[in-house]
Amino acid sequence: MNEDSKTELTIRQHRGARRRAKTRADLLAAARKVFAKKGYHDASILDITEAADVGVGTFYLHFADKDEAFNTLIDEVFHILEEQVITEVRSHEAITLTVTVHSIFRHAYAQRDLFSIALASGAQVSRTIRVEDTIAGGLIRVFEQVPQPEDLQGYDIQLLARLVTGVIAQGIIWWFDQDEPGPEEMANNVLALLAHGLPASLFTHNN
Amino acid sequence: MNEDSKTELTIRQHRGARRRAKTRADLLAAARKVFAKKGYHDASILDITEAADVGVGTFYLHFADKDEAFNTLIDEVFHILEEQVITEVRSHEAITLTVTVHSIFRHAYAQRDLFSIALASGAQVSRTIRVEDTIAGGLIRVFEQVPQPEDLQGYDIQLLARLVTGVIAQGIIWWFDQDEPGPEEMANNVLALLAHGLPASLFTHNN
Amino acid sequence: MNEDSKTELTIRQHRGARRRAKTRADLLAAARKVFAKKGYHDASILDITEAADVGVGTFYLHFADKDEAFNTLIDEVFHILEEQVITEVRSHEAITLTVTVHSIFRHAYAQRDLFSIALASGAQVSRTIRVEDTIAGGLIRVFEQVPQPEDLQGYDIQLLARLVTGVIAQGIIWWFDQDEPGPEEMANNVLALLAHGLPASLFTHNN
Amino acid sequence: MNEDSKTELTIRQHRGARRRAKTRADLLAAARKVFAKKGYHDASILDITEAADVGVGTFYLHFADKDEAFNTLIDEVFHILEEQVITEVRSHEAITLTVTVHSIFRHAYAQRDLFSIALASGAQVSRTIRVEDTIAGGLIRVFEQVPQPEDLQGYDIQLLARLVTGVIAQGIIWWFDQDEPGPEEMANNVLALLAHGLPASLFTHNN
DNA sequence: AATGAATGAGACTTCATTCAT
DNA sequence: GATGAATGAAGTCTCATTCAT
Repeated sequence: MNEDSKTELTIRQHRGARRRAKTRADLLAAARKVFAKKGYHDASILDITEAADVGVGTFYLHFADKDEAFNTLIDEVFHILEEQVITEVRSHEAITLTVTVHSIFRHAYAQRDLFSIALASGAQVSRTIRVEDTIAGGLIRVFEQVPQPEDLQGYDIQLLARLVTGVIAQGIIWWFDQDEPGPEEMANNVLALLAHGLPASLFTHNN
Repeated sequence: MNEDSKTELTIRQHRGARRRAKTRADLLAAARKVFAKKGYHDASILDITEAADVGVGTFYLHFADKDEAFNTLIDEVFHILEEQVITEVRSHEAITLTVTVHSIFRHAYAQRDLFSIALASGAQVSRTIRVEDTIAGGLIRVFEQVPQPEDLQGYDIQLLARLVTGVIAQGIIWWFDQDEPGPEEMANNVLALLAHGLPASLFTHNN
Repeated sequence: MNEDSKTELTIRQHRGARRRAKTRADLLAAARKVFAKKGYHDASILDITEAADVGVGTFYLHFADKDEAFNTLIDEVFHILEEQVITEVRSHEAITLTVTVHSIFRHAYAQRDLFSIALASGAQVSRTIRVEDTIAGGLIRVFEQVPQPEDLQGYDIQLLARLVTGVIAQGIIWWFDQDEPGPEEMANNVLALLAHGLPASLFTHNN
Repeated sequence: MNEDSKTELTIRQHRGARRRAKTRADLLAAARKVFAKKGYHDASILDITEAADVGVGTFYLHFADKDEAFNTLIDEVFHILEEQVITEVRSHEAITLTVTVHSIFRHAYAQRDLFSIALASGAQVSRTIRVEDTIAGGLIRVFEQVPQPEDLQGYDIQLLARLVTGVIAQGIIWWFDQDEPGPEEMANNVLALLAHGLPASLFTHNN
């Protein structure tokens, strides 16, 4: 084998790899569209491959099954969320809930098609790392860096993180049906609730 | 037809009706077990009828399809929840969140198999009144009876109810995997969060 | 057993027998209505028993299965047809096709709901004596009584009877969709065709 | 993509298409056999796919349901019949019933398995263009070209065509059970009846 | 690597028939 | 004799997955 053919081989492999990557990206984009439109269960492989304009068989060259495609999609979006939130939070002097929550909603809003489907279908998909776990995990990290740890004494951190996750998730699910309010206002609503709680009069007698 | 045969007929009908009611109850109990174990989508009619120890066809004598059985189940539990919560809340001098939340968790804990499945599968079932809607609706009623309405000025009541629902739902979903803490402690955790919010230090700089 | 109870028994049996006969008649009337409306295959036992306002099980006290009910219905109508045609034909001086065909159409028109369904579904029902057989049989009897048997020499009587049956059957099927023309005119049309055939010019060149 | 791979692609497509076409043809042949043997209603999809030696699902790759397969079959045969009869009739100097009837029987005999089933099951299949309609339509066209239209005055052409169709159909149904007589003799029998009618003595008194 | 025809397990649903009351 | 709840065989149809090309 001479230099030339080696080079050619490399190029050919590159071409193949590029093409492969392109097909995979097409499939993921199509999957996202289809999942968002039909929900996890009603989306068929055929729906996805048709949307991606590839043959049915091609799907299986890239994903083992529907679960894997879905999880890949979710993971991808989540890694981006994590990275972005981490970057954004680091650019501030301190990791605060305020910054974190704003960052989460900003990102989630941009990707609300996938997020709402992930939150709605999560429990249906066997192997999925539940979306809530990721959010809860991020919150726990914030909680652990609280300047006065004694403030959280008496709280079950795990449970607390979950409950807060519930508020955030519900905010995202809200966008399932409507686009208003936008991410900043949504974050403000959530933060107001989380910071001060509800009016005391809701908890006590009224006479 | 004489009196005797009339009586006999009545008894006969009663017997038939009783048998029918029993079968229906068996089916609902089986459906509940199966849905809780497999989730809505992976539960098949055959799973349910086998668990109920009746023939496949019998299912269709009582329900039009899987959806109807699921909805019946959910509706049933929800009507009981609503009634119970309303009764319990009324027995107190005032409708407060404290009482409401305790009542919800107490009931939901007792029925946690169904509740977690309802919260997890809700979006999958076409006609279902989403569980969250019911909870949010109840909360709105509480909000509207707040003694000082000015306390809630500036809040979007609908959204607020949803966010609070998120906390409560997440508390119930927590029981999907574990039984601890029990309903009273769970309610206390949730109420603490809702009453005072999180420590201020989580929202501010730490220098 | 004394005379009285014997008498009572007889009466009771009579009552039972009468009731039984009534139920059976109800079922047959219902079956006729349902078959006419839905056709043989789409008619279900439940359809019939509901129309007859009896329990499903009752059907099986009177008929072995759907086939038997259908055949009974057909047979009944046919025996009446046969009897009526025979009586009517006998009242004339000679058995002629003219009289026979008129008689058939008159009777078939009165029962056209059943006849059309019998002619349309006949082949679907396994054991059915095909309606056409009955008609053809009647025709053969007429043919055999022809005053100058030599007139029919060279004909395959069986086949001929069948072909003529085809014309008659088609006349009855015509009433499947419409009620016009009535039986007498229909008979005249058929007889015209059978008596003289079609215009010769249809069979020959036209130059 | 270079010339070579284009060619290859073409071949590949051709291969796939050829396989597909073969499977479809197998299915139609099997359907024909099964329908002829069991009748429309008693033929199941499984019967057909087993006869065609393909998987159940394959059936649905080619036909939406049983109806569509049946109609396809009927349509196919009918188009061939129509074309063939038209061609054959045109090759003669004039369109006469003689030629038409011979042509119909010749073709119907060759396809008698399908024809008898089509004539027997026609009314059972929802969307089917009833076979009789096609025959009657053809006859009407012949009638309309009769050289002396006054010959048909006083006839209801529609009804007449139907009645004649009845004769022809009955001739074809005759072959349901037996193969004799062949098409030419059958046509002669039918034409004899249609040309001259039955002996006058059948219609009149015998003294 | 891509294709798409074929596969068949499995889910749903209907309905003739039985049988305890 | 009448009833109707229950049965389950049998049929329809879908769709994830395979594999020859």
